[in-house]
Amino acid sequence: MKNFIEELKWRGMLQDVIPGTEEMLLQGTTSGYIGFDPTADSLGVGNLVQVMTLMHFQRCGHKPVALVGGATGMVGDPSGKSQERNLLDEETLQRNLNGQRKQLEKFLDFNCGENSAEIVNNYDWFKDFSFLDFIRDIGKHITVNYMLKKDSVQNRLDSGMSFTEFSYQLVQGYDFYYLYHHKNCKLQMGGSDQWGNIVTGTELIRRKGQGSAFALTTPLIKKADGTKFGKTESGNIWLDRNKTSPYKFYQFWLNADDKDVRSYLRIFSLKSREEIEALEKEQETATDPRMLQRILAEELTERVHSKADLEKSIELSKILFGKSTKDDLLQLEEHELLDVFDGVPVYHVDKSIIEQGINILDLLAVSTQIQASKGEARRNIQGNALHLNMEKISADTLTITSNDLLNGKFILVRKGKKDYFLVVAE
RNA sequence: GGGGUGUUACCAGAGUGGCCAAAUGGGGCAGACUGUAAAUCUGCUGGUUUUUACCUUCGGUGGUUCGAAUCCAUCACGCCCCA
Repeated sequence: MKNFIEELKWRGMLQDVIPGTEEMLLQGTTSGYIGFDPTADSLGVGNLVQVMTLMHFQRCGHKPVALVGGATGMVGDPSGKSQERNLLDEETLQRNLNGQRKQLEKFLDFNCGENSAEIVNNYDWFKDFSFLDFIRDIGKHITVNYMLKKDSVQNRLDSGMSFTEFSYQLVQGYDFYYLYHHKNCKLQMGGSDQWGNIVTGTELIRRKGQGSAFALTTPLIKKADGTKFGKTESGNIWLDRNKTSPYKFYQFWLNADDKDVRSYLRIFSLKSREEIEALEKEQETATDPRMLQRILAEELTERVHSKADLEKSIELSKILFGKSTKDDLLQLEEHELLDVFDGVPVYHVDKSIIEQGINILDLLAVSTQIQASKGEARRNIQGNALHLNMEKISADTLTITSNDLLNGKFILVRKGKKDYFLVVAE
């Protein structure tokens, strides 16, 4: 039995832990769970920390249980929220649950005997639990005084909080109680913001059932520059390929700050301590300044998406950031081109205007909105910022004709170093 | 209710009759450098067939003037002081 707590410690993934947890875990295979809040139809890289916690847990020989919050999602967790939340409608909730469940299934092993993973939905045990029964059987054991002390409640005392959100911790607490008794689940894990909710559960188990349950939390991931982890200027990084393409996902990790990459590697990589420490040492003398980012990006893109997606992302990165030429573009088949530039803004123009020949300024600012005005387009051309099919546009008098079309219908425009636009002539 | 003061471009903030598409700073975009980084340096940052040109823009409306962001009237909004 591998020491799970020890594992979390060296990975920098342990914030709080209830005394005795380590000893309990070392005694044998234990069930532990983490809850996922169905606020979106996909998990983001922020949730990936919890997914990793479950994976490490399973790899230490324990049984991971992922709980999707069909019931808690209907109530709304007030933790970290400064305002009352809007309730999700039934349909959205269902879609979110399904999306998250599908993703969770990718990461855990559901067929490895005793410690096979399991996914549960708390709606299953709440749907037939009447309000009266709940406040009688569960509510009786926890005092309002106790609940009021929680930060998640305190922070909202001035701005207001509905009874619904106030009762959230009790609903989540009951989850733990239920799993403790029905699945022999002795441990709840989660992000440090969940500590309050989690201990309400252990408290309930202690008071109502005289049992002893354990808990631990992982620290919030901090970025060196103080901004929130898991977001870029263009928004959240999702695990769903339709919301964040594998290429963008790969780029997200590749662009991790030097100051952050070591801690990320420890959290998100499944490599052993020895391997990671060796890599960290190697980095100090490596010729590739972003070796660690590359290793991290590769491991995660392959795990979250696939080997093929990873290879495509590397290839695409080379075309977009390497010194590729027009010839490289001409090598690409239509479907490869579309694939490589998947996610790049596309503008459709009528093919006839290209066949007649069109001035570059008109193409950029009139036929498409790649540039806001001809003046801007002209300035950018003078500033060497615009490229057509990987070749610099040197004069604003340039005329575009059918000869400039890739595969007879595409024109690739690049602004600056990394902004691409695809013009499709049909 | 009385008195004062302000409203300028993405934001902050100069400009108080022509030399104003409007100083400066921040932000943004781009170039050089670099590691698809940080820092630094440079250029651009209202529109128009490149322009010592024209058009639109300084809270709204109307006026004075050859000419107004700038002066006058009025309306709207903001801030401050006295009741």
